[in-house]
Amino acid sequence: MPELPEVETIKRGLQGFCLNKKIVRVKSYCDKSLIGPREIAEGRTVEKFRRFGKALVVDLSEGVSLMVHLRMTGQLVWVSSSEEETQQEEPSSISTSKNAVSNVEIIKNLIKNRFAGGHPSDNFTDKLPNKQTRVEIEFEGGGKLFFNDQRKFGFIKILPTDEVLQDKFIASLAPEPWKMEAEDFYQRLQRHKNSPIKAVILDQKVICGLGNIYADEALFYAGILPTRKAGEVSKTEAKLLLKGACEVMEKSINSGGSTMATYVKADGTKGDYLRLFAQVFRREGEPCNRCGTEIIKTRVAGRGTHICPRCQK
DNA sequence: CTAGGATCCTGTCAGC
DNA sequence: TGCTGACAGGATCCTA
Repeated sequence: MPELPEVETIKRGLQGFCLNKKIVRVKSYCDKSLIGPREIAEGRTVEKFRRFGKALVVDLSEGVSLMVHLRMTGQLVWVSSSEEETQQEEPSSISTSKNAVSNVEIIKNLIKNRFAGGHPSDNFTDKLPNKQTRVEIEFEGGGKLFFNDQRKFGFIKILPTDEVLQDKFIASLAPEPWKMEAEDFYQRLQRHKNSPIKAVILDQKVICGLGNIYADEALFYAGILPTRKAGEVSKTEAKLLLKGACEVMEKSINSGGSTMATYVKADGTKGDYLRLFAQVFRREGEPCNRCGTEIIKTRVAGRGTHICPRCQK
């Protein structure tokens, strides 16, 4: 799920909460979610955050690093120590009007003491750890960082800092769109000329950062049908597509991660930033904002795909 | 090397 | 109600 803008938003948010804090304990609830020896992270201090595409790297003191990949359903939730003293009630019935007011207060308090990012779900306001908690990192002073992941595709890997760049995923990543020349991008597309353009731009070795949302949004921006063969995308179109990738992701980062969470509105119901942002993603059946034609959902490269059949050629 | 499909895992939802 | 299959904001592995 979480694509580059969400990971960037998490990076920025977590920096504010746990930079210079000391890890006292790393607890694993699921063997496959925590890779590497947890002991070498305990007692180390958080010194720096780095992001490589959709991967987040937390550098600790004495040459140890954590590499986090959220994959489809991962999320990171920081819970500050002040919440632990006050957190008692669970906001379980926010949809019932009777309790709406008090529950809004509870949720507001929770949010004040939390920072959450990644796959949006109720876990953001749930009591933690919960059933989906895979790793729990406790800091000196009581703050905690929870790694939750429904499908267990994501992971936290503990490794020496000097081995981060040799990690297979990180080593093979292509540049981010804003660091790539249009000509280079075009040449990369040509290397996969018989694949649908959408499949190619989802390949992190071709261009990094895009996932299913921003791929659809960038293709809409450039007016390109996702089913087109990459080899048949012209230089001009490639340039526009690269620009679209930059625009949609930058816009998302600047608004705090368009897909960050469901947020709680004043009436206790939930809103979704994605809906304010997306032109096509999950808008099937709704009119295109540009031409009014109905957005349709199809399947391309094994992924749900949203297009405006009129704006995209 | 590329291309396409299966696969990892849990949860939810539509359809019967 | 219970069952079944499809699908899900990702990436890798296997096969041809």
